[in-house]
Amino acid sequence: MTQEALQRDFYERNTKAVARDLLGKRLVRRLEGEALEGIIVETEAYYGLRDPASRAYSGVKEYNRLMWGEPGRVFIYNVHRYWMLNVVAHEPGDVGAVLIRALEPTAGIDVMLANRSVPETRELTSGPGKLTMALGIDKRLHEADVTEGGGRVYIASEVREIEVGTSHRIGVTTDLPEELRFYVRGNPYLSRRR
DNA sequence: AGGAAGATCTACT
DNA sequence: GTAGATCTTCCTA
Repeated sequence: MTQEALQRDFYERNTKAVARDLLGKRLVRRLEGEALEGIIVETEAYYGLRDPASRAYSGVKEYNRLMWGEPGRVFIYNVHRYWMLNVVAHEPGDVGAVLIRALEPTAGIDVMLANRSVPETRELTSGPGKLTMALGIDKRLHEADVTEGGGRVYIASEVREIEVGTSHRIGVTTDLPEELRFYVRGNPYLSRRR
């Protein structure tokens, strides 16, 4: 079993490349001594001032300043009544973050079921708001470092054969011309099938 | 201080 | 497929 967390240099690359490469990796959330885990199966890349759909589009604010900061940090923000889990990722001097949109649960499923009011494992983490609820993730994890294995959240490498699909980002009002959503083809835990 | 927007989810038809 | 719930943050006054 690969226990080591992906290191800083993994996140210090073009946001789009990091979003694609996070597919198939294992997200680990430590909560009250228990490890809740899932394979990342859907992500989206968000840039800075050139991306109208990005939280960084209108400039630095207190809540979004981490998008300018150190890659590998957790960036949390709110939509409706849900928390969105992002990992800061960009080349040196750039701005950007990757939204984790869906997971395939692999450990701690009983706890996840208790955190959600749905009976279907399929519905547990198949959306950005759903997965933060299932994993007990909220604003308190803002700024956490995912490169620290054994921390409250980290991401570990994993050996898994996957086929990557792309599409436009979901739910954004003004998208960029390029496709910035990445997903594992055929995976049952996606927020959308394609 | 108040209103509006939003990278959503659930339930219902 | 569509409506409504609901909460954090921002913008204007």
